[in-house]
Amino acid sequence: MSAIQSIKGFADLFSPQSDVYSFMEDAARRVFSSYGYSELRVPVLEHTELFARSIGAETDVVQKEMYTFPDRKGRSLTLRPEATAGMMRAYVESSRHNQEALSKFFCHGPMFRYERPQKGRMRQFHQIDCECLGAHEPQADAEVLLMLMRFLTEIGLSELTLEVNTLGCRACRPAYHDLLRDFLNSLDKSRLCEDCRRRLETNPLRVLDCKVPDCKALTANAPRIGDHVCPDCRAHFDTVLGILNAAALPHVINPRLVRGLDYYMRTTFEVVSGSIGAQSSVAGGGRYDGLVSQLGGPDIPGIGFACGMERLALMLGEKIQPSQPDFYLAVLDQAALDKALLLAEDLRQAGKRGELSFAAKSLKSQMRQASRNQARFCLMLGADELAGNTVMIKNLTSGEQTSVPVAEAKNYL
RNA sequence: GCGGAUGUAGCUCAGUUGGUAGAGCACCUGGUUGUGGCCCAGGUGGCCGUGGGUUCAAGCCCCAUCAUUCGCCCCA
Repeated sequence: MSAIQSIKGFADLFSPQSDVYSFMEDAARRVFSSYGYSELRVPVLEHTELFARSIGAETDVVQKEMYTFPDRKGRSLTLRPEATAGMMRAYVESSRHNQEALSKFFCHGPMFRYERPQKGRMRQFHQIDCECLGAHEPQADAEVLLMLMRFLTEIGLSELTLEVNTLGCRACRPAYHDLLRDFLNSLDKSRLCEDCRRRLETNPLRVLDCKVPDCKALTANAPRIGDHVCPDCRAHFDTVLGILNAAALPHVINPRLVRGLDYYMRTTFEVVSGSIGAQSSVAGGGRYDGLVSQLGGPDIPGIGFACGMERLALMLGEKIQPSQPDFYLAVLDQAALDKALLLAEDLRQAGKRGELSFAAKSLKSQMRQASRNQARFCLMLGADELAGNTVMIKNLTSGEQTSVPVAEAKNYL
C-alpha cells in the first residue's frame, strides 16, 4: 500500500510549530479585545459571487487563484481566499448596523489560494483579521494602525516597517489614473519589463510597485498619488499621519504602496519584514468605505487588515516553546503500570501536568525522555515502590530525590 | 501560469571513472557514571521519490512523471 500524501501547499503543523500559532492567536484575542473587538467566526466556504463582488472580478486572486467548484446541486462555491468578504457578508446578513453604530470584529483561520507554494506562502494559509465598521473618521484608521503595531510588538516583533499611503477615493482616483497613464505612456516603453507593459493596460497603479530595478528607475518621477488626491482625502490622510506622529508610531510613507484588492480606498498600509525572503509583507490592509454597500448592505464605512500567520511564524521561529510539564512518570516494572496510570490521574486532578511511559523500558531511556520533555520532576514506580506503596521522586533540576508515599506525591511537585 | 535547484535511514548528508549502500545525530539494549545529561559497545532501521530506457551491470547515464524547495507573477 502506498501512503497518502497531503495536498500540495497544505501543511501539517506539529508542535512546536502549532504552539507558535496558538501563541499568536492568544495574543490576538488579548490585544484586540482590549480595543473592543469581538471574535466573529465565519464559514470557510462561501458563494463564489461574494468574492467576485468584493475583491474584484478582474483581480488575479479571483481570476486564477481561487478554489472554486460546484456543489452537488451545481451552485458555485469557493473556499475563502481572504476573510474580509465573509465578515462583511455576515455583517450585512445579520443587519448588525441596526444594533450598533460601530462594530469591531477579529477572526483567525485558514484561507485558500491556488498559488505555487514558496517560503511564507502556502495554498492553505492562516490569517488574523480585524475589521472596524461604522467609522469614517481618520482617527479610526489611526487606531487600527496603532492596534496592529501593538499586536506585533506584543508577540515580540518590533523590528518591522509600517508603510502607509493613500489611494484616494472614487471621486479623485480616476483623475490620478489618467495622469499616471499619460506619464507611463510618455516613457520609452521598451525599457519597461514585460509585466509592466501588461500592467500599463490592466492596472497602471501596479507598475509603481514593480520590483525590477530598471522599472523603478524609469518611474522614479512618476506623479505621486498623494499629491493628486482631493482635499478631503488629503485632509483625512494628514490627520492619520498627525496622530501616528503624536503617538510616536514609526512609519514611512510609501507613495508606491498599492493594493491588489479592488475594495481599498484612502488609507492603505502594509507591514514588511526584511528577514523572511521574497514574501516580505506580513500584514496589510486599508480603508474600504464602499464595500458594505457593494455587498447589498447600507453605506457603512470600514477599515481593516489581515496578518499572514505563516510569515509571522517565520520570524518567531522556535522561540515559542510549549509550556514545561511538571512530571514524567517512569514505569520500571510492567506490573506497576496500572498504579502509575492512576497516580498520574491524581496528579492531574491536583493541577499537575505530565505523562507516563506505557512500557517498562530501561530507566536510562525513560530518564532521557523526561529530559527531552523538559519535565521538572521524574517519578519512578517499580517493583520496590509497588511493594511499599511509595514513589521515587527526582528533581531534575537539582538532582535530589526522595521516596514518598504515593498519596503524598502531589505535595512534592 | 513561468523559471532555477533538489529528491539516498526518523533528521542532516557522504557515496570517487557506472560494479546491487555508508557516516553523524536520533531511537532501542547493555556497560560506565551516585538511577538521565558525558563516555564506550552493540542493535533496530533504506525498493537510493516513482515508472521506463541504455548496459553484462544503474544510487550514479538518458527520458518521463511525482514531490519538495527558492524565485517570478500575485498576495498576507
